[in-house]
Amino acid sequence: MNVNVKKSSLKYQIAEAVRKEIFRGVLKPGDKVTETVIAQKFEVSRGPVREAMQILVMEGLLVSTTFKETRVSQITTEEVTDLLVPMRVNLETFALKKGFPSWNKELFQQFDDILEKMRRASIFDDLPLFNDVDIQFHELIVLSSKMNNVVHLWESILNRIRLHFIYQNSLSDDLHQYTEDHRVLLDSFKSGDVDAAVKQLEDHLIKTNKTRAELLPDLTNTSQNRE
Amino acid sequence: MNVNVKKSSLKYQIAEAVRKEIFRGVLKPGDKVTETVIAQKFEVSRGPVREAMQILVMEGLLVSTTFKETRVSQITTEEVTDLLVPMRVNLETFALKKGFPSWNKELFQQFDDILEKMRRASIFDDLPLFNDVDIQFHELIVLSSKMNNVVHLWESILNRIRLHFIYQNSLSDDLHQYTEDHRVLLDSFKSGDVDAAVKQLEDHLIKTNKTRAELLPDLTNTSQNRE
DNA sequence: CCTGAATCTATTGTCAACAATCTTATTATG
DNA sequence: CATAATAAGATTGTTGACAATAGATTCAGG
Repeated sequence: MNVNVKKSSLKYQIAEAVRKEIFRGVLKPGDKVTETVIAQKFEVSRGPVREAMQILVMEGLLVSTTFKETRVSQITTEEVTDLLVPMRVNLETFALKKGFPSWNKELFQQFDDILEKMRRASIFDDLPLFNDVDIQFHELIVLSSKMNNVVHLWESILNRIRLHFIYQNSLSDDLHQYTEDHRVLLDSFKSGDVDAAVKQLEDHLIKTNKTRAELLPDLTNTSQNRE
Repeated sequence: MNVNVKKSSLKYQIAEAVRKEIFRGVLKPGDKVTETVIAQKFEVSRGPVREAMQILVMEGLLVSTTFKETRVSQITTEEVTDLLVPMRVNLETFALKKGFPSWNKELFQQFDDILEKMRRASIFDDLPLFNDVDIQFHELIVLSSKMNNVVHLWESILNRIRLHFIYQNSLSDDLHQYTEDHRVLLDSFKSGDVDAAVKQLEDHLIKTNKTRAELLPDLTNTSQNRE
């Protein structure tokens, strides 16, 4: 997932590990995250842990209070549907436009592979896997732009969206339809018409956003603070 | 400017100080930024400096290479006009919609004050000051949303836009016109019609973006690396 | 029993020393 | 002279100890 897992450099490894714990639900919104605890868990000093947590704060996954504590963020439905998703649309369509000219056989093969994984996940009704693959599909678009800033911004935005939707498996109903959507999308990519592809991607993202928004009334407080 | 300048906590103070050096042009795109140097300059240890620099990396102002160096970012014109500005539009219109209902006499007074400062800056043809005031105007919109995440995202996006435009005083030509644009914008705010206000803000931002884009052909390498 | 001051505890903030890594300069070798 | 091994220098990465702060607890005085 993350571009930043360079060799060595504990901060990136730790950031990634904590991210995973958040997305696996080990750490829930509102939960306290303590430097010392993380440091002991990974058997490192607090230095790299602090830097990792700073990264996650900037990504919007953690909220920290000076001299007090830091907790996993609570993202509101409103923020996701009204702000984060529109920004995501901007980012992905921009990346698509930039990357499209350089797309080749290999890349389309990767798309095909992802789609196949998605199909399988939908058959087995494996929601966590399906979500992962879904993200891989869109990540591939973003990566193809080869613009680091775009990738970073996208990750930051998507992390928040993801954190929010983990606690509402809103598209579990119709994984098949959702897979089909991606197949149509991929077909339009293969057509070679950039504008059509961009339009299709935009529609796809907006449609998903709408579907989800309709499904959830307003579940703000997803979890309680546990100590 | 920054919301995070809480009492104490060196990392925020240092981040802000370095930010200022970047925006004042003391540190130019491509310039090397060394932990030890910053630490000595502010007479602190490297710990807080590292964390401050991590913040700036996440904000897109610095780029760091593991075990090697970190430098001030080079932002491309394309990135600004095609990506960052559209994202800015999203953020500000969203903030406007959220904040608008709570706008009161005091807030409008603040807008008036800012506009007056802007008018004066335009008369004295003080471009740095004008830019500052311009930012204050838009920041006020964003702050009025009272949503921290929105504020943070906006700052991060705007910092990059700002870094790019520092080295091309593209709107120096017509500060008066630009001031007038803001007056019109403020008037539409005062009308009380949210949708009209949003539309006006959108047009304003897009217009500025277009004007600027036309003025600059493609000046990518703004400065050289100095050691 | 209440209230506020003093104390204790958990946690984050800061520091200075040491380790690891990359780059560049130097030297040995054919 | 070219080139590969090696050493030196600059810079970032990591660590453990100590300081500062906020919140909870205890306890004295009314």
